[in-house]
Amino acid sequence: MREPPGPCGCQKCARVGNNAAVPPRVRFAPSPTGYLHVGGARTALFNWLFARRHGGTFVLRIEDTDVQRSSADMVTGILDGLRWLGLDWDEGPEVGGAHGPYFQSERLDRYRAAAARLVAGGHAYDCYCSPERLRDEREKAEARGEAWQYDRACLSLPPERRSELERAGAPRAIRFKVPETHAAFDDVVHGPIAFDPRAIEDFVILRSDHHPTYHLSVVVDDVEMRITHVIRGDDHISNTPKHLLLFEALGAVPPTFAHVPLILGGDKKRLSKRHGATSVTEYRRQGYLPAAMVNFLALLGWSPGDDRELMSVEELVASFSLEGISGGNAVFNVEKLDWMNGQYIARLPARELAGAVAPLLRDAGFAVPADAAWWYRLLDLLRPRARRLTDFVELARPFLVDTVEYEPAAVEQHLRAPDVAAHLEALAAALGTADPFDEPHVEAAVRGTAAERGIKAGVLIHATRVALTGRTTSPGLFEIIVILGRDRSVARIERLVNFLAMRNARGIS
RNA sequence: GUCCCCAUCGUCCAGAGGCCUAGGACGCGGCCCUUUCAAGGCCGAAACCCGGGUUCGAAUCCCGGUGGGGACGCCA
Repeated sequence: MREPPGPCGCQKCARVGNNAAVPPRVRFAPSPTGYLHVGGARTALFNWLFARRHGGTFVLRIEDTDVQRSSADMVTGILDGLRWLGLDWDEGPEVGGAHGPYFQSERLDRYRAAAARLVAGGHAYDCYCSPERLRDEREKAEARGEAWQYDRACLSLPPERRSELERAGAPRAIRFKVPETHAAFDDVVHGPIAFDPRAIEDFVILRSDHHPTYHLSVVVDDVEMRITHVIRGDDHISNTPKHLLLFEALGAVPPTFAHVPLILGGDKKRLSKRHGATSVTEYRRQGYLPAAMVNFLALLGWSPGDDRELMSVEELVASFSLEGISGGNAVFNVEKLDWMNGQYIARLPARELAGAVAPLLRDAGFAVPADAAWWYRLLDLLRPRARRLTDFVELARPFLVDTVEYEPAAVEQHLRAPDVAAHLEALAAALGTADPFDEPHVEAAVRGTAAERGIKAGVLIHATRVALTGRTTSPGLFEIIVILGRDRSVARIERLVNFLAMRNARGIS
C-alpha cells in the first residue's frame, strides 16, 4: 500500500492524522547559557537542511527557562552564529511567526496551564518534598552503590497532612505520574528503542518557583508549535520516553524523533574547550569560511550515500536525508576542516575573498591596496598557499610594506654564493631594460643574467627572492617581480646589494 | 552501579547477504611538476573489535563478550 507523497513529491514529509501529508516543521532550540557550540551548530544545520529539502519550516526557539544561567548576550551570539553559517529561520526571534512567542521565558503561563491540566487529569501531582531530603536519599543510595528513584512520598498525601503543609507555606513542585505503559519509539537514525517505564521516576515538571523544567516546556512547545520532526542530540535519547509520556498525557500525537550522534574531541571524549575551539564564533575569528564550515559539519555524521566531499549548500539541501545520518559518534578532525577551508579559499571569487580579508588586514595595521585589480592579482598568487583567511596577512606582508625585513634563515641560506652582490647588480640592470615588463620577459632577464654570469639560475633566483621578500619562500619569483613592478623590484635588489656591501665592510661575512 | 546508544583504515564516511582482491576523503610516505613554499597529478602504507550462531555464502542478519560514548537533577 503506497502512501501518498508529501508536498515536495517525496515520501518523507510528515503525516498528521490519517493521511494528510504536511510539510515538516522542525526546530532548533538552544539554551542561551553559552555560545553556539559546533555540536549545536551541526544539529541546527541538520534541522535546517531537512526543512529546506522538504519545503518545510525551520523554527528557532530559545529555551531560556533557566533564569539564572541564561543571558541576552548569549542569545545574540547564537543568532549571529546561525546567521554567519547562513541558517536562516522561518519563525523565531526577530522574525516572529504564527506560533510565538519564541522565547520560553515569555510562555510561562502556557506551561503552568499545561501542568494544571495534567494535575486535573490525574497525570501529575503536587510534591512538597524538600530538595534537601531528596539529595540525602540520593547520597545514601549512592553510598550503597544503588540508584535512587523518587519514592512517590507525595503521590497519595492524606488531605490533612497536605493542608498542614500548605498552611506552613511549604514550597510545592509538580511531578509527573509515570504510568506503567511501555515507552517505545522508532528513532529515524537508531531504529526501535524501548525503555522500561519502571526505570523512569516521577520527574518534576513544574518547579516550586513555578518555572517549568525542560521536559515540560519542550513538550508543550513542540505540541503548540506543531513540530513534526524532532532532530536533536543523542544525549536526549534517555529523555525521550519522558517526553513521549508527556505527549500522550497531553493528548497529542508525538513527533518523529531523529537523534544525531555527538561530536567528540581527538581523545573520543565529548568535545570541550580543552580540545581547542568549540564555538562557531571562534572558528569565524580563526579565518574559516562559513561555506567550508557548513560543508565540513554536514559531513560529520552524515553522508550523501556516495563519495562526494566538496558540496555546496544547494547540493547539501538536494541530497540531505535523515536516513543518511550515521549512528556512531564522530571525532572533530581539524586537519580535514583546514583542507576543506583551503579548497573553498581557492575557489572563492576574488571580490569576496578581498572583502573577507580586508578587515584582517586593517586589524594588522595595513591599508587595503587602492588598486583593486592589483590586489586581486596578488590574492590569486597567495590563495593556493592559504588554509585560513588569517594566513593572508603574513603571506601578503612583503607586498604591502615599504621595506622588507631579511629573515636570518634566508640570509644564511641564499646569500652565501660568491659574488652574489655582483650578480644581483647585473640582474637589476637587466630588469631595468626588460620590455614589456611581463613574466616571459622577466624570466628571460633572470635566466639570461644567470647564463651570462655562468651561475645556475637557482642561485640568482633564491638571492633575488630574499631581496624582494626577505624570505625563503614565496610565490613564483617571476610572478612576484611583475606584481611588485620594475621600480620596486630594482630598488629592493639594490637595497640588498648595499646590505651585502655593508656586511662585508664590517667583516661579518 | 542502573538504563540507553554505538562499533569498517589514525580520523570522517561508503557498504543495506554474493558486485569486497573492502571504495572515497583528510592526514602520512614516495614520485612527478618545479626557482622556494604551496597548489596540482600519479603511486603507496593503512580497517571490517573478539567469540559463537543463521546461511551454499556474512563487513552486512541474530546472540554473547569486550571496548567506547551518553543519560540517570526542582540543568537544558
